[in-house]
Order: sequence, then C-alpha cells, then structure tokens
Amino acid sequence: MNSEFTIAVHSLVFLAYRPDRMATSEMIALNVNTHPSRVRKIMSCLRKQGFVRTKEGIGGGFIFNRSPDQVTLAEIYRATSIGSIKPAWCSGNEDEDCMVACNMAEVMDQVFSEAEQQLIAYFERITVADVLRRVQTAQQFKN
Amino acid sequence: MNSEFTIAVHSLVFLAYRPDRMATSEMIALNVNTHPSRVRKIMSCLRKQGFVRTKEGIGGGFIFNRSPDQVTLAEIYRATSIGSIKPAWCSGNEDEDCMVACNMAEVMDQVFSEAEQQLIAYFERITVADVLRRVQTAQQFKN
DNA sequence: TGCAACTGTAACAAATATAATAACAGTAAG
DNA sequence: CTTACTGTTATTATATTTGTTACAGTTGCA
Ligand code: FES
Ligand code: FES
Repeated sequence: MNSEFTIAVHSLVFLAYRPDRMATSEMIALNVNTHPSRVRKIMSCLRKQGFVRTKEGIGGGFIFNRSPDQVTLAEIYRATSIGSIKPAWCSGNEDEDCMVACNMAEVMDQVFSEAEQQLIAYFERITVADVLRRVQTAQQFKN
Repeated sequence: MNSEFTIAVHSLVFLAYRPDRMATSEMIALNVNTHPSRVRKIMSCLRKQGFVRTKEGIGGGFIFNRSPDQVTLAEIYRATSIGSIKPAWCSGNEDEDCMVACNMAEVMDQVFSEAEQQLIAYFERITVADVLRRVQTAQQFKN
C-alpha cells in the first residue's frame, strides 16, 4: 500500500480537529510532513468524491464538507487506495503447460480481492471522528 | 505488500500438486515465473519455519513437509510478510506543536496493525489445499 | 575420488514504484 | 492589479523490489 490513504486520513483528521474545519495545503503539508503539492493532489481527489470542498484564491483552502463521524476509513480507502493490497507482481505463466502456473495468478487475484473486502469491512467501523478521539487518547497517555 | 507471500503460496501449491511433493528451485522458478535464486531465498525461509525440508546435492530439492490441508495462508503470511500492509512512510511530526501531528503516526500504526489482524483472520480460513482446489476449479471453467 | 546436480547466501545491477520538488495557469479577495 | 490560494503536470530524487551472478557447501553416484 502506498501512503495516500494515510495522508488522506491524516488530512481529514486535521481538518476535523480545526475549529473552522479549514486549512491550506501548506498548513496540512506541515502537519502531515510532506509537500503541499502532494497534499493538493490527494485533496483534489477527496474533493471530487465530496469529502471536502475547496476555496481558491486568497483566504482559501480545503474545507471538510461532511460530518467527521459520518466519514469512515472505508470510504477514504476506496477513494484513494482501492486495489493496493494486491502486489503488482503476479506469479505464474499462461504459456506454461501446467495447471498451477496457468491459474495461480487468477486465484491469487480472488484471494487478494476477498482479503481487501475484509480490510474494508474493518475500516467501515472506524470514522474520522474515531481517529481523532484515538489521537486525543494517545496524547493523554503522554501526560 | 511485496510478492514474497504470493511466491511462497504458489511454491507450496506447486509442491502440493506434485505427486512426490518435491521440486527443485529451477522447476519452481519456471512455474512461478521468477529466478531460481529468489525461490531459494524464500523457500529457505519456509524451511526454517518447518513448512518444507530440503535435500541438497544431486536429486535434491524442496519437499513439502506438512499436509497441504493443514497449512493456512495465515501461517505463510506470518512467515513471509508480517507487517507489510502498513506503508513504510509515516505521516506527522513529533516536533510539531500539534496533537494531531504528534500522534497520528502512532494511531495509524494501531489501525494498520488491527487491519492486519483482520487480514490474517481471513487467511486463517484458507489452506494450501483450498488454493489448489481453486486452481482446479479455475481450470475447469476454461474447458 | 572426482564430477554433476543440487541448496544457501551474499553481493550487485536493473527495473519499478514512491515521494519530493518545481513550474505555472487559473481563481478569488481586497 | 497584486497577493494568496488551488489544480495540474512534469521532472527529479529516493527507496523498494526484482533479477542476476557468483561461489561455497552438500550429496549421490560412476
Ligand atoms: S491522488 Fe492518488 S488516488 Fe487520489
Ligand atoms: S525470504 Fe524474504 S521473508 Fe523470507
């Protein structure tokens, strides 16, 4: 899995945390620890799916467009990283004269696809608000 | 996830498929479609965990050391790829003066770790023998 | 005993994927 | 009309993954 999912979740949690639920790509990038351009790219994706809206021009930025306790990690995963648990590399060889060589790629495809469904089912149970609460809990344990 | 898990599963299914449950790294590599050296590296790992035993020297190779219907994908995953669903890149920054920046990495760690448990729970339900059966089924649908 | 066919392991090279950065057009506020 | 922002693409740097080579160690067998 690449880290777009992580960045998307972090960005939304950060927005949820802000009183006005708004921040610029620069502020988010600083918080997430990456480049503003990368944030914009991923947020642009989240905008197209309705998670956030954007305001261009001066005083603009990204604005959380839904309720943090309604947005699940499953939705974010689907929006940013669907298919990413399956490795790009596939085993086997269709030209080989062996049932295993010819069909393993397809079977592993099924397996990874079902595995991803399990993952999504788990993410379904966690909202952005939950993650923010976990952050608060983690913070408390430091004090 | 890198593809060591895929290669390990494929190799064991291939061994299970063979009447004598034995094959050399060259035969496996041809079937899997990779380099014999890569197969040896991964099989060496499986040997240390008792999935296979090896015979060096002439007429040697890798031998399935357990019953294919007793070996689950969960065990293979744990042996080869534990921790790999979590991306290496971590968001946040401990030095930042923000609760979210400081704790997201830890929280996402938890989330990915729990997600991986779900994945493993699913893999627990699939054996090498099951995968071989799926291969056979996939083959039938081609005829 | 010596050759041939294997595994075990490490080192290196090539290919690919990921992340960072730069650049610039478009937009809105003031 | 300038400033602060997003949107998007292109490029570069870095990290990861895969392929390949090399060679020592092991075993069977003529
Ligand atoms: S920016 Fe990569 S999936 Fe949206
Ligand atoms: S060879 Fe990579 S985990 Fe075993």
